[in-house]
Amino acid sequence: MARNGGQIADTRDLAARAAWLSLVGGLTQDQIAFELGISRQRAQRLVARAYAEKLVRVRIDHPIAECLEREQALKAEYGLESAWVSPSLGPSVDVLTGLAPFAASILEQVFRNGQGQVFALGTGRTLQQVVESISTMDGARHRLVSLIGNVAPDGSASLYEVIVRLAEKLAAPHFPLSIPLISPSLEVSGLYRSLPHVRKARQLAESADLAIVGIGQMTKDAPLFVDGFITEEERQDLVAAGAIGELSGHTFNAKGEFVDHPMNQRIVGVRVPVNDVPVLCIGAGKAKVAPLRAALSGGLIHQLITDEDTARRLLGSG
Amino acid sequence: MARNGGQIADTRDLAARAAWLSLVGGLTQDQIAFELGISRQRAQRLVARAYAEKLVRVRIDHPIAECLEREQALKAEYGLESAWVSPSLGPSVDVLTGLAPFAASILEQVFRNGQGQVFALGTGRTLQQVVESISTMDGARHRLVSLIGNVAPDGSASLYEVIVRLAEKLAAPHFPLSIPLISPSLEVSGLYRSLPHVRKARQLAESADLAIVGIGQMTKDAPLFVDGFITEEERQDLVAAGAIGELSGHTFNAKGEFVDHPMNQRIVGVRVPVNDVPVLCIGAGKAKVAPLRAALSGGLIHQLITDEDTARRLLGSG
DNA sequence: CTAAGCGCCGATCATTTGCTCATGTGACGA
DNA sequence: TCGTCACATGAGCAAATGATCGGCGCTTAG
Repeated sequence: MARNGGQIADTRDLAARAAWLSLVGGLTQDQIAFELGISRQRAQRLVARAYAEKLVRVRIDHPIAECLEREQALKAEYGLESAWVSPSLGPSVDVLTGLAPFAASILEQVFRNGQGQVFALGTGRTLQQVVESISTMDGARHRLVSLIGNVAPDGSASLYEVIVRLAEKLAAPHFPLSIPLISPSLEVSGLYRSLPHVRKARQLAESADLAIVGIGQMTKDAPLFVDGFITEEERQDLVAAGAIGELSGHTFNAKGEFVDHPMNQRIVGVRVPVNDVPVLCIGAGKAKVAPLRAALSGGLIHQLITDEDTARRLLGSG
Repeated sequence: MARNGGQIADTRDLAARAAWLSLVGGLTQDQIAFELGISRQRAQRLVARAYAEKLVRVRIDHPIAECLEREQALKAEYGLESAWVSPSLGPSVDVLTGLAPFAASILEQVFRNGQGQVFALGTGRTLQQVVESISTMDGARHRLVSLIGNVAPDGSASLYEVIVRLAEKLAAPHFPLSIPLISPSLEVSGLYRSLPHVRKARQLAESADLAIVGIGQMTKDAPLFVDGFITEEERQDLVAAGAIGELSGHTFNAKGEFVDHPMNQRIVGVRVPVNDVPVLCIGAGKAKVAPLRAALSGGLIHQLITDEDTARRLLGSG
């Protein structure tokens, strides 16, 4: 007999159940189909869906020696507080496929251990993916604050609503900055900064317990340009001024010094590092090597999550 | 080219890496083989080994409605503090296959949250498997104490060294009871109880923050009998006296009252429940239904981890 | 009421995976 | 030195899996 006792309402339930049978029970899809009283194809699709919807969390419970070595080397070479290196997945796969769940589990630890802290968040595709990989958990004792505006020049909210998604996952109070990332002029920038809620958010961010940011390159595929925050001319202008990378929009040169360019004054968000807030940067990939090296050299970041490949390059001709 | 940069020392490292590529990266075994510069078969074996050695932890991140309902029902019907119900895996699979990792993740939570507590532990195949499924984590602030002796009548230590394994995983100080589970006579039992380290362990156990136990049936396949702690005659004698189940060797009847039998006095360990120590019982399977129902009715246990099937039976003709 | 659109379903088939067996290799003891 | 034993390796094959395709029913717009 099929063991399906009564109809199961939700298909997500069914997917979770199929995944449980498959992964924990080690049943074949035929057996799962029989247990649940469905066809094999349906069982297959349910398991696939469980993966797609990230109902299934996998974790490898063994530190790989080579990665540990690179963590030590990174800490030593750049004077980092902490470094985490995930195994690389090879060139055929997007770096974030591996980095995101890896970083997510580290952040989960951070959120779990902290006793009511303030986390200041950047944005970007990397952070977006990382946050997506974080499990829902109780983090209501923490507070989340944006480091940076999220409104694009066209007035739309940015694609990467990192802080909101994370706040959902943690059920934590959050303080987003619904203002432009880059304001049209210095005066407008000052105006924004004088708004009460902006001032409050900035104060909170400036006294956070940890800032969590991605990092951007300034080459042709610069996130700032691709997402429309700056024009190609502006990008070239910044590069001409020495810009090699950016943290939350603030561009810096190869020595890790923020470039002296009006663009950097027009950013409404908080520039890190600020005060004594430690900066945790998540980033990997060939394009991020140069910006990371610069930021590391300049002491702009204090903790790093990256992958093996990137770590190798950072250590290579250092 | 194969991307294997230099020989990787340990095969466990390699296994973890292969599992990472397979699960996180979604690579096929052929691709993994290529990445690591090994044959497809070797890649396959590495992934399999990673599973076998429990390097891979999977978790289903979705509460299944039906299980939640049964948890509520169990709490209501038996006045439990907490109940957790894992999805069943069907009759073809050992119940512990599903129950052990499920219970393990709950216990991990308990150990993670507690701020330096004392946990009193029973033994048995169930707890053994559960502990085996727990990840290594920092639990050095906790203390672990045995509820029960672990020496079999033939003088060998029991197969199920639950407390030692758990202490390894948590790096926690532990107080095992290296004494017989059941002593030959009342006098000897008293003698054992008077030993200083036994007294200390018993005191610790009696003031623990949580007792974690399995449950045994008294039918022909009774763990106590199968593992050689009692003879078949003794078992029958206990059954004749009404025994239907046991917690850490202490037998009780269908009402959940400890039976009045000399055997129960000869046990050197601590009988739970004791003082106000809450008792968390882990058990599932057809054979455990009757003992569980009795223990629940008699208020011997206050928290329960079981599976859907068992929950259904416990609620069925209650 | 009809018909187009959409999504779910099952069948079929190529790919991937895991098992078995035969062979190779290195360690240990006679 | 040789035998043998345990264990790792690779080849081949059967089973399991996942993708594609046509069909069916439901919804919705005309």
